[in-house]
Order: sequence, then structure tokens, then C-alpha cells
Amino acid sequence: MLKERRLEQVFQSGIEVFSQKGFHKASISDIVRRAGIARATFYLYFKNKRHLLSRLLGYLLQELDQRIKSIELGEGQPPPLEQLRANLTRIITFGLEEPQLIQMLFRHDVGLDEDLDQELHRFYERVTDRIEWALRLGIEMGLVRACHTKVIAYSVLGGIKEVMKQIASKQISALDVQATVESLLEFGLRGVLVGSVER
Amino acid sequence: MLKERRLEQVFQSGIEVFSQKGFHKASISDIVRRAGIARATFYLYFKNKRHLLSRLLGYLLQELDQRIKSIELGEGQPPPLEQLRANLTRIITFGLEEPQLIQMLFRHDVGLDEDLDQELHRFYERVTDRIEWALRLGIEMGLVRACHTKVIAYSVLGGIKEVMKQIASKQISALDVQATVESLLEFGLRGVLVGSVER
Amino acid sequence: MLKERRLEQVFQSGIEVFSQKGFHKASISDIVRRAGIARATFYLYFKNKRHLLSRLLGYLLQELDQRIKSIELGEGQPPPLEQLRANLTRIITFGLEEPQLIQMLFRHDVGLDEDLDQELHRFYERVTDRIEWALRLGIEMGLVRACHTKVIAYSVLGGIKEVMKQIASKQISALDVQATVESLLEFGLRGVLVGSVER
Amino acid sequence: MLKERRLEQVFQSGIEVFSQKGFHKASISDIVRRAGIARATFYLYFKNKRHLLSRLLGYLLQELDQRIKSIELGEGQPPPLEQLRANLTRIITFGLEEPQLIQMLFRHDVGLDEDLDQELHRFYERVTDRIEWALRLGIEMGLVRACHTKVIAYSVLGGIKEVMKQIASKQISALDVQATVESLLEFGLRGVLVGSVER
DNA sequence: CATGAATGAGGGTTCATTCAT
DNA sequence: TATGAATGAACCCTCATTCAT
Repeated sequence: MLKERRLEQVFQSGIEVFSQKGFHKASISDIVRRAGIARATFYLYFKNKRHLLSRLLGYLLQELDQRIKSIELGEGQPPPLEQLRANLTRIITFGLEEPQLIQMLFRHDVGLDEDLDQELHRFYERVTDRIEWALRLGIEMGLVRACHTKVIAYSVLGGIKEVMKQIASKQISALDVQATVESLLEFGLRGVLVGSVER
Repeated sequence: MLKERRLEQVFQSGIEVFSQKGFHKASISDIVRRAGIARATFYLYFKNKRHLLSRLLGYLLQELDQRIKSIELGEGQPPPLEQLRANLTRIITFGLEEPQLIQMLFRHDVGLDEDLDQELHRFYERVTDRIEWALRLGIEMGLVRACHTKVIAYSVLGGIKEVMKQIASKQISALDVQATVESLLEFGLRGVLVGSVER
Repeated sequence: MLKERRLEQVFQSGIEVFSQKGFHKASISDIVRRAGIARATFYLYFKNKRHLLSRLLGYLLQELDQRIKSIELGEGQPPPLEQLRANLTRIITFGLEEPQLIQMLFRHDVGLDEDLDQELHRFYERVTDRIEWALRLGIEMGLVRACHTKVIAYSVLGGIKEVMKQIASKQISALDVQATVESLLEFGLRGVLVGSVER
Repeated sequence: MLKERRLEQVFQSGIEVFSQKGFHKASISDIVRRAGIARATFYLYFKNKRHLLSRLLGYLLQELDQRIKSIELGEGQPPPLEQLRANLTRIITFGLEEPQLIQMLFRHDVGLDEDLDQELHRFYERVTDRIEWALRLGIEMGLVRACHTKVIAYSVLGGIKEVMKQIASKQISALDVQATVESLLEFGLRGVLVGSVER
């Protein structure tokens, strides 16, 4: 399975180079040099430079997607709050495990390719939709205060993104995943003010 | 004042092109064509392409900075909450007034230039520092719950950034600035759960 | 008029390189080196390599077209035979004057580009159509023997092309244009056998 | 005879690809894909791409050579005219039977390789030499009018080449070989004018 | 000051050919 | 023998920047 080995090398090199230099400044030379292969070999595995980035981002989004599970209600399910906590924990943990992938993601928010832009856009919309849906559910159940769900959803998304970014760039020493998750949860649920009653 | 007129045109063109295409895909041709000047003329006003972006981002950061005033305590000052609300209102309003500048900002978060990166980084640190400082002050005053101030600060920053991004790209119909501001405030102060006591 | 000078230089270099190496083996480097300009300068004048060849062949076909005048009947016109002779003379003379253009033409008979192929095809069809038309006219007038006009037309065309090719490559020492023209005329009109009666 | 089968397949594929795309645009991939063999296998049979074309053209020239027999005089031989007619018939027939080979030939008149050019050049010279020789013989025998034999020889060659080209590309519906041959013969022998006496 | 013309460095991609199995 | 994988040389083209007027 030499071939798979090669592919893995190119993937890894791509992640490193794209996360450090960004798509435009990353040259095929950079990537193949790091992967230890010849220039033309690259094109055996990928149609072109964009194709590699597309594959990498696709993989990343998939991994993230898998870590975000919809809140399920009903008998035998953990309480919603627990499910929320689990989601956050998985995401933050992933950010710690794969900081380069996360950096790569945040360097290519927009503007590379019609298709890629779309894919990213859809991913983020999927996430905000889930958040909004959860908020609406909470409102119906009387747990969540009536609010402008769209604004709050984007706000939540943005908060998580920024924290992930800082974690990925080691600005937050988030070795203590648990504390970070709890901070985020507390903030999102009760805000910063004191005096919120305990549930 | 012909010269200033020229400069203004180039600035405007730069904003438009950079916000639409991003730095790398934006070509000098694009900019000068839109500004109605000759290629070489561009270099009379700017050392190079990055210089223009640098100037534009510098201007933007300055504008943002001006709109974020430190919370001042003491007699004769409006209550802190009011000052917070005023800050948010100014920022959101600015995002509505200058969506292209905001989009330009978010397309160049990182990776263009050592110096530019630094400048942006410093700006965001200044903002988070202020947020952290305010949080700590609130904690001391017994208004704010003890928390991981760094995580919360980034979370707040991220939330505002994301909302600004959506406003700038018209995803949020934030014609009603006030409602958006209140939503953000409520969320940040009390979170989403019901049952928070009124102060 | 420096610009025109430049253009002329590129044209000339293109003719030389294309006629010697053919389109595919000719590199932009070859052309610009010979023209004494920088690589990028080439692209100020031509969209790409094919564009240059296209322009050159277009020019050539136009020149050839101008030298082939339709046989005009009627009072005050030179006799048809004379017009025929004049056409041939102009073409052969042109081949002597511009051997490289002719060689360039014959190196790119087909297969470069859908559009270019079409253009060449149309040119040759125009020529054969004229020949056929002249033959049919001659038959109607009782001057020309009934024959398979299409086959004869292609045969005539081919004969002239081959002679031009040899002239352009100096295989035929056609310094004596007149003799060559007469030979071709005689051959086409009366064939090789003796005993053809004089008209 | 598996090997011969392989070789035959490659030959056939080469003919098809070279005749359709020409040497430069034909890729080894095209050829091996069509032949149903692996890339490297190609190089077991041929030194390189040019080698294949060389072999194919060599074969073609040989076939053509075989079909052009020198005019033999003397007792027991068919009359010269008959021999001429037979030559033409064989050539034209061959063009109908193997149009792709003919197209391949005409796409590579010149400019591929020093050696190949030479070979083609020698072939055509051999043909024109034969034609010239026949013309001179005819002149000596009083059958052929004195003329510039070289020009006429090229003219004859060119006529036949062009007609072959059109036949190979189906532009002339030469299903009726006999008529085409007679047309060519008549034209070459007596030209287009009426009034040539019968021999 | 303003400009159109000119440039060279550099990038992505292709493809004939060879290697290792 | 047969092959898929690997290679490096070469090429076209773009573009930010400078020159000469």
C-alpha cells in the first residue's frame, strides 16, 4: 500500500503548507518538497492545487459534522444540556488535536472558488440552523428566553469559532478542555451577570 | 485638491476590489481601471499593492477603535451598561454603513504580511484586553460572575465579529440596529436561559 | 511609432520561427529572443502563441487572395488566358518574395486549432471553387473539354501548391518566374503529350 | 503469436491517433489506451513516440513504393500508357482502402525529425525522379512535348497528392476509382483544352 | 504629475520516458 | 514480458512593478 502512504504524505504536507501560508502563497513546490515527492507526482493524486485544498477542507468539515450531533429529546436520551456539553467537548477536543486543520479552515473562509465557498457556506449554515432549531425548541419548552434566534445563533457560532481559532493558535492554553467547555456553556446559558437563579 | 480626489478614488476602488476579490485575486489592473487612472499612477501614491491594503485596514481599525470607548466609572458618567450599549450600537451601525470595509477586513484576517498580521493581531488583542478588563472590573464590583475571562472575551469578540460579518453580507437584515444590539446585549449578559432574575 | 516597430519585429520573428520549427516546436522563448523583447512583452501584442500564428496566416491568406483575381469576361478585358497567366505570375512571384510565409503555411496545413483549420479549409475551398467555376465556364464556351471538374480542380490546386513549396524551399531554381509560369500553363492547358493542335 | 498481436494493436492505434491528432497532440496515453496496453509496455516495442511514427510512415512509404512500378519498355510489356494507368489505379485504390494512413502522411509532411524528414524527402524525390525520367523518355521517343521536366514533375506529384488527400478525407466521392484515374490521366496527358488530337 | 509600454520572476501544469515490482 | 507509479524537464502565461516620455 505504498500508494496510500504517498497520498497520506501529500495530505499531511498540504495541511501544513496551507495552514501556514494559505492557498495562494502555498506553491506546489512547497507541498511536494515537504512530501518528498516529485512535482509531477502530485498530479497523479490531485487534479490541481485547488483539488487538494478541496479534499482537505471536505475531510475537515466531515469530521466536524460528525462531532456535532443533533440534540435528541425523549426517554433514554441524556438531558439536552448534557448533549450540548458533549458536542462542545468533542469540537474543542478536535481543535486541540488538529490545530493545523483548524488554522487551514480559518485561513480560507471565503474567496477561493465558487464551489468551495459554497461548501463552506453550507456548512456554517447547517451549524447555525441547528443552533437556531435548538433555540426555538428551548423556547417552546419554556427553557429558553424569547430572543432573535438568528442573531443569537450567529453569535454562538462566532464565539465558538473564535475560541477554536485561539486554541488552534495556542493563544488559549486550553489543555484543560473541560474548563473551557464549561466556561463557554455557562456564558451561553447564563451570560456574564451574577444573580441568575439556579435552575 | 485634485490630488486628494485621486487618492480618494483609489481608496474607494481598493475597498471595492479587495472586498470582492480579496488581496491575491485583486489585480492592480482591477484597481486602476476602477479608479480611472493609469497603472503607473497608482505607484505614485502607494509603494505597492500591500501598501494600499495596509492603509485601508489601518483606516478601518482606527474607525473601529474610535467607536469602542472604554467603560468609564465615576460620577457624571452614564451607567456601565449604557456605555456598553453605546459601544455596540456604534459598531453595528458602522457595519451597516460600511459593509465593504467590514468584508474587506474579514477576508484578510491573517496571512498577508508579517506587519499587517501584527497590526490586526494587536487590534484584536486590544479589543479582547478591554473586554477582559471590563469583565474583571465587573467581577470586582460583584456584578459579573467569576469566569475564565480570556475564554469569555474571545467568545464575545467572536460573536460580535460573526454578527458583523453577517450584517455586512446582508445575511442579517439588521436594519433594526436597536433590536440587534439588544439581542447581543441580552445574550451576553444573561445568556439564553429563562429565569435569570432581573437586576 | 515605436509600438508598430515592436509589432513588426514580433511578426517577423514569428514567421521565421514558425516556418523553421513549426507551431508546436516553436517556443515563446524562441520568438521573443529573436525579436529582442522580453517574454511578457509578447503578451502585450498577442493573446497567446496561437494568436500570433493566426494573425500571420490570416495575413498570408489575404495576400494570396488579393493575388488571385477572378477571370472576367467581356469587352475591354484581357483574354482569359492572359488573366490566368497573370494570376499564376503573381502567386509564383509572391512565393519567391516571401518563401518563409509559404513554408509556414505548408507546415500548418491542418490540426492546430478548430478555427484555424476552418479558415485554411475555407481558403482552399474558395480557390478550388474558383478553378471549378472557370472550368465550367470554359466547358460552356466550348474551350474546355468535358471533365470531372472537381478532380481536375484539386489536381490543379495540388500542382500549384507543390510547385510553390519547392520554390519556397529553393528546390526549384525559379529565378525565371516566366518560364515556370509558362510550364505550368502549358501543362494545365495541353498536358504533356505532343500533337495537341494549336487553338 | 501474442506479441505480434500486441504489436499489431499498437500499430493500429498509432495510425488512428496520429491521423486524427497529429504527432504533437497525440499523447502516449491516447495510443496505449486505445491499444489496451500499459504505458510502459509501449516502450518494450518502440524506443519512443517518434519511433512508432517512423515505423508507420516507413511501412506506408513501402506500400506506396510497391504500387508505383517503373515504366518498362520492350516486347511483351503493356503499352506505357497502360502501365501509367495501372500505377495510378493502384495508388488511388490504396488511398481508398487506407485513408487513415494517407491522412497520417499528409499531417506530417515535414518538421518532425531530421531523419524522418529525410526519409519523406527521399521518397518524394524518388517519385519525382521517376516522373521526370518518364517525361524525358517520352520526349526522346517523340511522344512528350519538350518542357521544364522538374516543374511538371512537381506539378504532377502535387496534383496526385492533393487528390489523394481529398479522397482520404472523403471530400471526393471517389468510389468510382476508374473515373478518377481517367480524369487525372486525361488532364495530365492532354490538359483541359479541347482540340487536342487523338494520338 | 501622469502615463503607456516594458519587464522578469515565478507559478501551475503537461507529458514523454524510466523504475521497481 | 508486463505494468502502474514516479519523474524532471520544459512550457505557457500572469502580474506586480519600473522605465521613458
